[in-house]
Amino acid sequence: MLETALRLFASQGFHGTSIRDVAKALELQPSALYAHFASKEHILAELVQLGHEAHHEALRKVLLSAGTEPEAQVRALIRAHTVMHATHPQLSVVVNEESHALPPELAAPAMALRNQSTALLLEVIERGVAMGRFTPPHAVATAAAISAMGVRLPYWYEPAGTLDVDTLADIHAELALRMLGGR
Amino acid sequence: MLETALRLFASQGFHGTSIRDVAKALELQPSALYAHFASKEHILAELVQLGHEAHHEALRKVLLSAGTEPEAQVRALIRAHTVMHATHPQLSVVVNEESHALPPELAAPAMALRNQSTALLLEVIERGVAMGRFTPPHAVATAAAISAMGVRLPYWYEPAGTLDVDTLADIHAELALRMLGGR
DNA sequence: GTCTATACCACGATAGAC
DNA sequence: GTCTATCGTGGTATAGAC
Repeated sequence: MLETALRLFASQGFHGTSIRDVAKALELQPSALYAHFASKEHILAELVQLGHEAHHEALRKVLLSAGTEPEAQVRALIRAHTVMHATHPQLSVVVNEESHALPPELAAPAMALRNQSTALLLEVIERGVAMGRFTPPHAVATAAAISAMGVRLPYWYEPAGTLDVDTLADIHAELALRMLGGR
Repeated sequence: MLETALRLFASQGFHGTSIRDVAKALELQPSALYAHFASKEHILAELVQLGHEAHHEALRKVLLSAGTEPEAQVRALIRAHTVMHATHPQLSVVVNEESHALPPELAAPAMALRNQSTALLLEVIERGVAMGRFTPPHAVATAAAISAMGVRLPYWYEPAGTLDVDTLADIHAELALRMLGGR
């Protein structure tokens, strides 16, 4: 049911999807949904939270086994970031486009996770700069540019095409290191 | 009036903004809007079209005075792309997030322009590759990554902060050339 | 947990006077 | 080109039976 809502929110947007749409896709009556969620906003909040948790967990996990070299850490983070967005494009789209439809109190936990994920990359970059391994023109703008590669994936990348996810992740890691002036 | 609709569409989304919202912001009655536009969708279509035209025109114009060197051409395209997104963040957001709320026939002209703009960058890159000046890991993915830097700007960049638009444009041009392996 | 039925409201859009 | 008034529809959500 979260999956159904996700599919609809991703293709028509949160405000463009009605409770009736979700119910119809599930072959239920609209009222049946309220046994599972307090409101339409709570469905979105759940999706946004799950998306941020999965993303943050993935980044945290790969960083643990990435060793201490800044280059390897960047490569691990960017590979995970890219794989996440390439394999869960609908969740990525909803998280990035519809989060702002939530009232602040429902979005707050997810926003906190987002800030932590952003900080994870920035800290690795700044450590690399301090070690003299990276020479980005601007740490914050470069971190944003690196992150943007993944976030924009759902808008052009076709997993069924000639470029498989693993190769794409390598390409993004390579591009990130080039931006940083690493290696 | 387009400006008012743009402001509301950017902050609440197309489906999240009602005709009544727009009318109230203009201190008009809802019915008064229909003297100017046939429907709510036509307001969005106009904004989407204007946004794509301004973007495409900007790219075309700078390319004319960028000379024949691929590096200079990339620099010119990326600078224009970045300046556009940094100085018109609301238009960029609406164009990129709400275009899909339009029926295909209303969105078609803008989509055609978008494809042309995408092709502009890709052609410069592929020419640079053919000349042996660029060595991107993957031309299409690298073009997408370069474009993504600009598209994501409205979500983090604050023109009022310490980083001015002109410096940012230079940073993005530098990052693009690094990704391409140019110079 | 799902149903039928419905309350109540906001939606986009139109009619017709001025 | 803006107004008042309103039409018809579809929105979120609830009540209460099973």
